[in-house]
Amino acid sequence: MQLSDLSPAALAEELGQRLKQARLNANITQAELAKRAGVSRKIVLSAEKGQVQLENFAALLLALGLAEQLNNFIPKPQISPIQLQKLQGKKRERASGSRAGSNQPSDAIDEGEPSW
Amino acid sequence: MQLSDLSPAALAEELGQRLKQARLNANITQAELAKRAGVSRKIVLSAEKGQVQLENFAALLLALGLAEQLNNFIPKPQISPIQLQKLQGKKRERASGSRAGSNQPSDAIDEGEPSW
DNA sequence: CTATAAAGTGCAAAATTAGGAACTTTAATG
DNA sequence: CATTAAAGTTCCTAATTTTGCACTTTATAG
Repeated sequence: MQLSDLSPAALAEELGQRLKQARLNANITQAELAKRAGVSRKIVLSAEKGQVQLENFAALLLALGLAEQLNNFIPKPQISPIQLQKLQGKKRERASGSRAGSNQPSDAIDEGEPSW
Repeated sequence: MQLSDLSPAALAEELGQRLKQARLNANITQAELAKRAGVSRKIVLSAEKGQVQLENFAALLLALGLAEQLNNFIPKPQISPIQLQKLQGKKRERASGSRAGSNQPSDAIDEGEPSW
């Protein structure tokens, strides 16, 4: 399955289902997970449907011992090579563009080689 | 850095920062990302601080072409070996426990080998 | 098959987030 | 160093989420 083909809602839902499976694999109840994560049971319930604040989702991942895996997904942001050449000393804090007229913020996301 | 040492809020914040770095690497503005993701600019702003609904975070990942990476983080939930032996045909939908007294939902998360 | 604990629903109140526009601050191009 | 667009802030309102409790449904151990 291609996660990138899903709608935002469907993607969030998929993440919720994976969280649920992880809980079941650990064989703990929603109530127990809620207690460990320091959130209400309702949060667990709706998180498993993908409807949850990122912070609460994070709390659940931590409680399940899954937090470290996040490094694989959004790896600690290295600075892109293109920028590396540009930046002299300081790191970029804003998106740029040519200055004329107004803007062409890099029209399409650079597919192909990961930008970092 | 150990993600697992962070508080839920700090972890969410870290994810937000990584999202931001990914946007900067793609060199697109918050406004442009918002447009592409179909969300308001405020969502981008607060998402980069880690305060955002999972669904909106998902929308931003999709817009940045990062969705596929999610497979690395919460891998498609395989069924744990322990369960594989138990389940005959159907897959588990609830956490269990011994039946006596009340409950001992697997006291500690099984560290060591990943449960799947 | 039965008993029972886990999971899911409903409701009202409280809290937080999101929308949108206007405005301020600041990075960084030229 | 000046200009200007990106990023961040503020304010008010609308929408959504979160809580907590009670209750219903359902998976599953025995």
